[in-house]
Amino acid sequence: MRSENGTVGQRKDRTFIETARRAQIMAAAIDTIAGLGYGQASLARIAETAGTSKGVIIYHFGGKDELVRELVAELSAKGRAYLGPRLEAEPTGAGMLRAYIESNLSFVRENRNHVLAVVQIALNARAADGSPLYDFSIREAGVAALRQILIHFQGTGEFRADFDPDVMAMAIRAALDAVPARLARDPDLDIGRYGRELADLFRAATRPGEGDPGPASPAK
Amino acid sequence: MRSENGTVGQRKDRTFIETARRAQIMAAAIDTIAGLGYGQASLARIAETAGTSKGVIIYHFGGKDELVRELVAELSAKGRAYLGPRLEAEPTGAGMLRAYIESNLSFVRENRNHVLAVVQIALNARAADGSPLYDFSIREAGVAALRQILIHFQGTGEFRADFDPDVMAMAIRAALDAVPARLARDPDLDIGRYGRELADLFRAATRPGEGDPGPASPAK
Amino acid sequence: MRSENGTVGQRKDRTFIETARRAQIMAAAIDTIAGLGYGQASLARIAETAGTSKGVIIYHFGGKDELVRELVAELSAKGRAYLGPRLEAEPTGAGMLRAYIESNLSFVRENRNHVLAVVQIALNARAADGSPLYDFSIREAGVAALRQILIHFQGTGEFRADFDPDVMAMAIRAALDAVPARLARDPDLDIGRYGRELADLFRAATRPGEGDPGPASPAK
Amino acid sequence: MRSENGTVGQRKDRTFIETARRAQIMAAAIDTIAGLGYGQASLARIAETAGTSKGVIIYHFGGKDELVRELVAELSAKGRAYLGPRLEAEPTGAGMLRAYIESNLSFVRENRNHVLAVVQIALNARAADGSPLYDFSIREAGVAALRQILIHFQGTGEFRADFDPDVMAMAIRAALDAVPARLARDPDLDIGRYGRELADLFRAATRPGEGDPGPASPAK
DNA sequence: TATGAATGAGGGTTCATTCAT
DNA sequence: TATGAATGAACCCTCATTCAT
Repeated sequence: MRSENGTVGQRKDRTFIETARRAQIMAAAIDTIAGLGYGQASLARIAETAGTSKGVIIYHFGGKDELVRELVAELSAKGRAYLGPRLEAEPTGAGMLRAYIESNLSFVRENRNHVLAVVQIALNARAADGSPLYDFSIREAGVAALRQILIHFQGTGEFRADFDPDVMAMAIRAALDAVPARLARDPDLDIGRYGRELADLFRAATRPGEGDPGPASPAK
Repeated sequence: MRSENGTVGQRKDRTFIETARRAQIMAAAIDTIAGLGYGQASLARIAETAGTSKGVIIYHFGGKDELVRELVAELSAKGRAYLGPRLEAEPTGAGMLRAYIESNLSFVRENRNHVLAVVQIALNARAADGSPLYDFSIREAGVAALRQILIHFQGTGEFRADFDPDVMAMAIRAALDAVPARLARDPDLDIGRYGRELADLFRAATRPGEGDPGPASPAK
Repeated sequence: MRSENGTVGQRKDRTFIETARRAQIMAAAIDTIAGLGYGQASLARIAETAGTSKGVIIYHFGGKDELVRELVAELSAKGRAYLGPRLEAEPTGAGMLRAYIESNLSFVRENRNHVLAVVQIALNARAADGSPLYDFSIREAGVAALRQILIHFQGTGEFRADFDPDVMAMAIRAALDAVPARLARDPDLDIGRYGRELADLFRAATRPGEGDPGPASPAK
Repeated sequence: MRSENGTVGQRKDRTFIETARRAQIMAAAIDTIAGLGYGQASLARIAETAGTSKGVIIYHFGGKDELVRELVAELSAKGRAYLGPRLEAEPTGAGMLRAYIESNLSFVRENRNHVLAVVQIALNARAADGSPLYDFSIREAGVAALRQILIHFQGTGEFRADFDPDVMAMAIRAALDAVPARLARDPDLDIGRYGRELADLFRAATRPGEGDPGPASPAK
């Protein structure tokens, strides 16, 4: 009776009780992975956190891989739903950039463990042959959207034209992605302030300036 | 006879053959961890890559933990030896920032797998209770040095005074740390250019500017 | 689902099949330890005796330590249940002493392998640091009870007052504890007769006598 | 170049240095086995205590079994040399019994760790098929001599005739054998006093008495 | 719908011993 | 005479999964 699609919406015919069970297990999985790391998050430990047995998890999800996939898919959907409107509301490039950064961080704040868990998964989950399972798909989506924004407003002249949108997008994403880990070991981090600082930082980095970005690097 | 200190210098009297074996095993471990991820890098697989058996690894290192510790310590030492002189050679803040970024990246290029492996280790190695083993120590050192530089040149006025050196240091580190993973899935990445772009980016972000960093974020 | 208490009573709700499996495994463990000694009694060998696999044992007991603990606890409980009533039924000191000795031995006869196994465990099971695990707890209980009896009837005058109850208790315990090993290599030993002889022996040793217990030992 | 006889005397052509090495290793083995138990006393740990490597031990003794055999043989020889004269000096049965007990215990006091180690060995060392290696040989010798004494003086009438010399010998041996373990966990035990008490005890048990050894045991 | 029971591969580690030097 | 290097079996244990109920 496993789920046969990776989406999150309760497609298919799910009993009320089944939906509840799945949510309970996913919550336990999130907490376990976020707290102990992907490598330590065995089905047994997740089951223990959930107050059930391994069998139940496999019954509901068909296997560990499927459970993990749902965790990722759900967060991804939540993220899109959260970020989309906030971006579309912004008319200017600067506003959009700031919205992107700050919304991402407030999303992290509001979904701390889930984000932590998915980061763990993205970094560690591997196919049998050792190739990463999620690394691409997840992040690439975010980076691509971001790059589009950058390119667009480089075109309008609102951003300086002489930065590589690829590199800039990557730097922004990297700064955002580093936050969950930081948050994990410093739970009192003021994310609001942090986001504002980061937005300022990248605003300064993208604003059309007086030209020379500093000393040229020596030819390598 | 296992090593009893985490340092890298060839303390103790090591046989020629032992030194060779250790190097061979460490190389195999680096390739295995970099290629398959920390979770998949069992002693058996490392031994297979090295063309030996688990027993030999344990004989020379005393255990997996020690092998991993040595991997980390060696890279850390190599990194300090590489970066130190390159930073000290720079008199200006802008030069130092650029040197920091570009040296880091060329170090990554020259030690790709080793860096990848240690990143894997830092992200995944956990104590029995689930707490990270290396996360702090490794990165913190780099971030702290960077922050000192930023603070210093904020004081001299070469950098703008209105950014948080903590956040800036974190953003720079994050951008650098993201490179190994990117390099892993795109081996042809032009790191020289990438470094120059990144240095430009953060030069722009730190240069004293005309003030307003853009639209204020709405009060949250 | 492993047991979480060291007690013997069938706390927790155990399935019928689980109870049976546990009994089967414990029986196999008893025979293996009694036959081969604690050091040779690996999980693999116990499993082989039981006709299962190591995994099953770990599933039911959670680990070797727990299995061993259970073996000890069960025998201890059986022993108390066996000895208690037999002692309380005796009004006189001499009767109690005889009952103690003979009951102990008939208990040994009826639980030969189990006793042998627990003796092996008590002598050999060590914590990681080399300190004994059970030596104290098990034997001390028996010795303490015995000493109380001796002291009591020294008070009533039924036993001679000039022996050290500590030493006497230890000697009696030692004589009893030596029997299982003897029984192991001479299965036809007549334990009934043996017990009667031993009881006579210690009756003679405790009976108020004509005074001088023989030549004094030369001053050391 | 291993030793080819189980005796202790430095038969064969042993270099001075070899003799010294052997003694050093045996001392380390004694301390290790006495301290940690036979099961925990691996060659590695013994070598560590001795300040050498496993290879040296195997070189000098040919293997662990041989080392253990020497430990046993040496103690056995020392014991015979110690006890023999002390027994022969005694003309009376009572004196001999007392000498046997007290000499045994003072021997234990003077060779505490060695005795402890050999007890460990006797209880644990097993052949490949699980059968004990030393249990018989060691103890039997002592018990047999003791039984001879008992029988002899039953004949002369100095001991009561109505005890089973087998059982009595076993009880005495058991009381003596229990001392090392007791000594291990209570190093301040006053062995002199203990021996005198024990000798008194068994003197009382062997002295011709007024007949009835107490209440007869109920027919089983 | 859920659980308890079992499985088998693989994990890291310890061990006594062999071998070349 | 001694050691360092290596080996391979055995150790206890964890894991995701299957199966019968």
